[in-house]
Amino acid sequence: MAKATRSVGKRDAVLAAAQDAFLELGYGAASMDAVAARAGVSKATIYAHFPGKSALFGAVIAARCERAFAGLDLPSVEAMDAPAALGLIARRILDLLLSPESLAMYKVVTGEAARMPEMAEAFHAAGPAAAKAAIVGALADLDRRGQLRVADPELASELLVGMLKGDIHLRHLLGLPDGGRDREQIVEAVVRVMLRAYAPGG
Amino acid sequence: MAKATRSVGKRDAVLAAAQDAFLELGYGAASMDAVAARAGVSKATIYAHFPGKSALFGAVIAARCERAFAGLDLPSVEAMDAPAALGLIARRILDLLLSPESLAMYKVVTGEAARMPEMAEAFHAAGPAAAKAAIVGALADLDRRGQLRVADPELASELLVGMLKGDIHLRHLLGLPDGGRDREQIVEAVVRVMLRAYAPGG
DNA sequence: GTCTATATACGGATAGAC
DNA sequence: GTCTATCCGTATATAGAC
Repeated sequence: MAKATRSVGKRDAVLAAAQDAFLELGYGAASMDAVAARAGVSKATIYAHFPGKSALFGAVIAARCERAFAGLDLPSVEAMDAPAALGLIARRILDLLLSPESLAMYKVVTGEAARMPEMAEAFHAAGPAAAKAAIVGALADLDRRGQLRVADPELASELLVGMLKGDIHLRHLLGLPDGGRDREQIVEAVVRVMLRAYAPGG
Repeated sequence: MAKATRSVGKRDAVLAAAQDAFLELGYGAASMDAVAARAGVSKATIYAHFPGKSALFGAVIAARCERAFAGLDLPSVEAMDAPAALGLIARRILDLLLSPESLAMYKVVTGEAARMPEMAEAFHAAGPAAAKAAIVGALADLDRRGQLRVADPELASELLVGMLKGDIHLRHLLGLPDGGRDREQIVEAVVRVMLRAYAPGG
C-alpha cells in the first residue's frame, strides 16, 4: 500500500511487495509486473536489486523465515502445571498454524519445493523445526518437573502438533468453512488426550 | 509413456497425460504443449475434448478423486480388538497420506484452491472427508463393542489422522529426508496414545 | 539508480485443411 | 476427429536515456 519512498529504499519496497504478491497469488501466478506495480517502481528497478524472479522469491522466503516464529516464546510455561502449559502451547501453535501468513507460506513453499530444494530445507529449519524445538524444550521441562512423563519429547511434540492440525488445517488451506468446530474446542480435546497419554502416574 | 492408440481413445490418453503433468509439475507449470507431447497428440485435439486448461484440470482432479480412496476398506476391523484395529487403520492411513499421488494432490489442490473453490470442496469431500467417515465408522464400532470409549468419534478421528501426519507429512511434501523415523514407529506411538486416551476403563 | 520502451520467448487458444 | 500452422496476449528480462 505505502508508496515507495527514497528514505526507506526501494529495495525494501520491492521485497515487501513481492511478499504480498507471492504469498497471495503463488509463485507462478505472481508476475514481475504485478510486483513492480505494488511496489510503485518499474520492473527494471527490481532487476537492479535482484538477479531474477526465483532469486527474489528466495529472498522473500528467507525474510519471512527470519520473522516466522518470533512471537513464539514458550519459556513462559516454566511455572505452570501440565494442563495450563499444554493449553498455552496448544493455543499458540494452533493460532500460528491457522494464521493467514503461515497458510500462505505452507502453500507456496510446498508448491515450489520440488524446484527449489534448498529453499524448502531452509523454510523447514527456520519454521516448523524451530517451533518443534521450542515445544520439545517445554515438554522436557514438564517431564523434569514431574508434571508429565514424556520419554520421547520429540515424538510427543510431533503428535501434539499433528493433533492440532487435525482437519482444520487442511480446511483452511482449501478455503473451506471450519465445519462448526472452534479453536478452543480443539485445544481442549488435544490437551485432554495429551494429559491422559502422558500422565505421570502411568 | 504409452503412445496414444486409436483403440483406447485419445481422450483417455489426454486425461492420463494431464494427470501426470499436473501432478508432477503443478497447474501453472504444466503447459498444454507438455500435455500434448506426453499424450502423443496435438494441442488442437486436447481442445476438441476439453473446453480449456482449467476444465482439463478439473477433469483430472475429479477422475483422481473417484479412485482416491478405493483401496481403503475399513469394515474389516469389525472382528479385531482395539490395538489390532487401530494398528491397521493407522498403517493404512499413513501409507495413503505418504503415497506419491496423495502428496502430489495435496500440493496441487491447495495451491489452486483459492482460484477454484468448487474443485477444492469436491476434493475434500471425495478424499479426506470420505476417509474420515470410514474411520469414524470404525471408531464407533470399537466403542459399541466396548473396545474403546469414544464419546466423539469425529473428533477422535481428526486427532488420529493429525497424529499420523505429525511431522513426516510435511517433510514428504517438502521432499526432505524422513528424519530417521520409520512408519512403524509412528504407527506404534499413535496407537499407544489412542489406547491410553480412549481406554474403556477411563 | 531509476525510468520508458522493447527484445524475445512461451503459453493458451483457434483457423482451416484433411 | 485430428493435424499443422498461427494468432495474440503476457511474462521474463534487458537496452538505453536521464
